[in-house]
Amino acid sequence: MSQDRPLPTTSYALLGLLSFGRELTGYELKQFADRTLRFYWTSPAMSQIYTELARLAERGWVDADERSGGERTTTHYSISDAGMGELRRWLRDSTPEFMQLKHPVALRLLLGHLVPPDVVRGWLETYLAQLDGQRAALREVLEGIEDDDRYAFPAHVARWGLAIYDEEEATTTGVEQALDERRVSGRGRRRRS
Amino acid sequence: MSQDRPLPTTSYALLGLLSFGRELTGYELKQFADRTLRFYWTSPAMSQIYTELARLAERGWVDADERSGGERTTTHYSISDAGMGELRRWLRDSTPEFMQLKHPVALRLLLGHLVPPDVVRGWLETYLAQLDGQRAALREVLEGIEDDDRYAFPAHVARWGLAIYDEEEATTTGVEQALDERRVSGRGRRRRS
DNA sequence: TGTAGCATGTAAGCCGTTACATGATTGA
DNA sequence: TCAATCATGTAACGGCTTACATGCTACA
Repeated sequence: MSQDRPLPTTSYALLGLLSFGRELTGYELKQFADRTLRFYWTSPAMSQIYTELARLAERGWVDADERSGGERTTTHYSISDAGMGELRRWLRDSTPEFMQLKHPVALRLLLGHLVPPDVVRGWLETYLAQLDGQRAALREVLEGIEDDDRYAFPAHVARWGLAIYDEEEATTTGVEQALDERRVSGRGRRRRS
Repeated sequence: MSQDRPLPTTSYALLGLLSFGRELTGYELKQFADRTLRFYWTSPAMSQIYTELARLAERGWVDADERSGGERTTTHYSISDAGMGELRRWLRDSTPEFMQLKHPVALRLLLGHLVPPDVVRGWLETYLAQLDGQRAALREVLEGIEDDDRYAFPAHVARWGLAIYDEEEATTTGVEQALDERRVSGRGRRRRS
């Protein structure tokens, strides 16, 4: 049954969300992912969620409970015992790759010399604002779970995310300051010290 | 000419590397990306590099210089004036998205309660080791450029990366310690304080 | 009454990877 | 002479997104 090509990490991420025990619709799972996964992985598109759930169901790792509540049919998914086993197996056996960062601002900063300083400053300012928004969202998540020992691990992860945001803010403002100083001091130099 | 579907960020990243002025083969560009892009974006696969270069050449943003050095033909690519213009335009006009993190260790940590503590500790230890390796590589890059004012922006980016690695190390060891303390103190609690 | 949110999917297609294929050059 | 590195590509295909399509429910 079912070819044993290993599933991508995203499948396990979703299975992991279901492992917290609630029965969820695809729609609810997406919301869950938006509040959690998106900070350190990705929150897959809706269409991807449904595809993933179908695949997990096919392997027997989630149970699909179709409910015809009146006219409409909604499907609630819950992790199965086999799914819990598979998740545990994956956690033990797979070796986590190194963190992978896609940092559009850092990428552009690399080429900062090609644009006027104000453009660079604009990137950094926008980034700081985004950072505030993301941090607020993540802090809210943390506040919802940090007193509950059942969510001790998720709380660690949330704090981890906040630490990254703090560092990002510090670094960004640091770069801004360096840029300001550079403007004041001489320009034409080729090598310093 | 050429449909104006905007190119993906990766194309501009490669164009950006070429903007530093050297004439590069696809092979050399890959090495360059491995030393730079990989820390805050991605270093595309070789095949992707060649595909990208072909596409950039098609649009006239890079010039391809085919050299038949004896038997073999190697192609050296350099950014064109049009390419420089397009790169500047992109830097000004595109709005950078928010940083995107794929953090396999954080993802697994979320599910730490499903595996024995030693497995979690293993993830963290391995991560710390990887971190050391990455940091050493990045520091080497920084040391190669930090005295040269032409690379002031790249140096900022490298320092940014190092700041992230420092934060990651601190956070990781912090989680390790929290895990140790948790082991000593009581387990069965549901809510604390 | 109409709009926002709930809920589910299919289709097309891009991005990027791995696998495969080929061959020259250089140094041990 | 053999292996590693230089160098260039093609093919297949997986992952994931956007666009499209559909319809219910609750609320203002």
